[in-house]
Amino acid sequence: MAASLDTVFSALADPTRRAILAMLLEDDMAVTDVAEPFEMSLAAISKHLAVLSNAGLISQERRGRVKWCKLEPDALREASVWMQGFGMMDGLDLDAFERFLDAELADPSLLEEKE
Amino acid sequence: MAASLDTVFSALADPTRRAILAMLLEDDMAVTDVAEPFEMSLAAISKHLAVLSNAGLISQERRGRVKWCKLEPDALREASVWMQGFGMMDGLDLDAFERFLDAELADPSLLEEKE
DNA sequence: CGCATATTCAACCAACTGGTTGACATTCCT
DNA sequence: AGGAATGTCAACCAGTTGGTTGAATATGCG
Repeated sequence: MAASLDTVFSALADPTRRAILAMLLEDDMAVTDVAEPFEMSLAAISKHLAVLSNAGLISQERRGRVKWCKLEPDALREASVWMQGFGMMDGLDLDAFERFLDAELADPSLLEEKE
Repeated sequence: MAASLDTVFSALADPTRRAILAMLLEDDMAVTDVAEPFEMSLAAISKHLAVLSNAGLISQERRGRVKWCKLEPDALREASVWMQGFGMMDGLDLDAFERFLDAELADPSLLEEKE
């Protein structure tokens, strides 16, 4: 898991993958369960998970038939630090973070995210 | 500039574009001067700048012959907040989040000096 | 005016992405 | 053993990306 800034940012640049990460924030999940809310094939989700895993953003552990997916938030650290360098967090943006948390926890199905 | 998470993260997922942003951290620059350190055509840099502009990460203002590029760090805000949501969800510890941010900001590696 | 400078546009290309489908390998359950 | 469930693999496809080159468009200068 080299997890360069390239791979991390590009993994994050897809709404399906960000939704998957948000789901894994709640709990570890099996691949099939991850795929369930999405209207695409299991193979497509499997590829998305491979991208996330390659970026180090999740880990996968096979147990019997089932492959469990676990969020690895540490992989966001380097990217986060890079972004902090631009100075926009000077005011400690706790308000925005709190709003984010409320929205995230109240509505875990932010799957309907659209542009 | 709509600047969705998609466009912001995908704009950041390229080392040339991240390098351009870092350069603009120092000062506003003309397109030709942005292109100078890179070993690729001016047209390629022009495209990269269009991507950054479309993501809202820079603004461009034409003055005479010269188009000036200016960093717009606010565009990173939404993405940064999104990322902050990971890693400190256990117990929703806002104090921990604050300490985390302090630590990030104190990290010398991101203070190459600004402005 | 005529030329250099600054930047974009258009066409093209190879490589990558995100999706599909069908076949395949494992593992669990009777 | 047989069958369903869990995932991945391979081939394929359309669309996007990141780069090139050469022409085009302004703009400034003498």
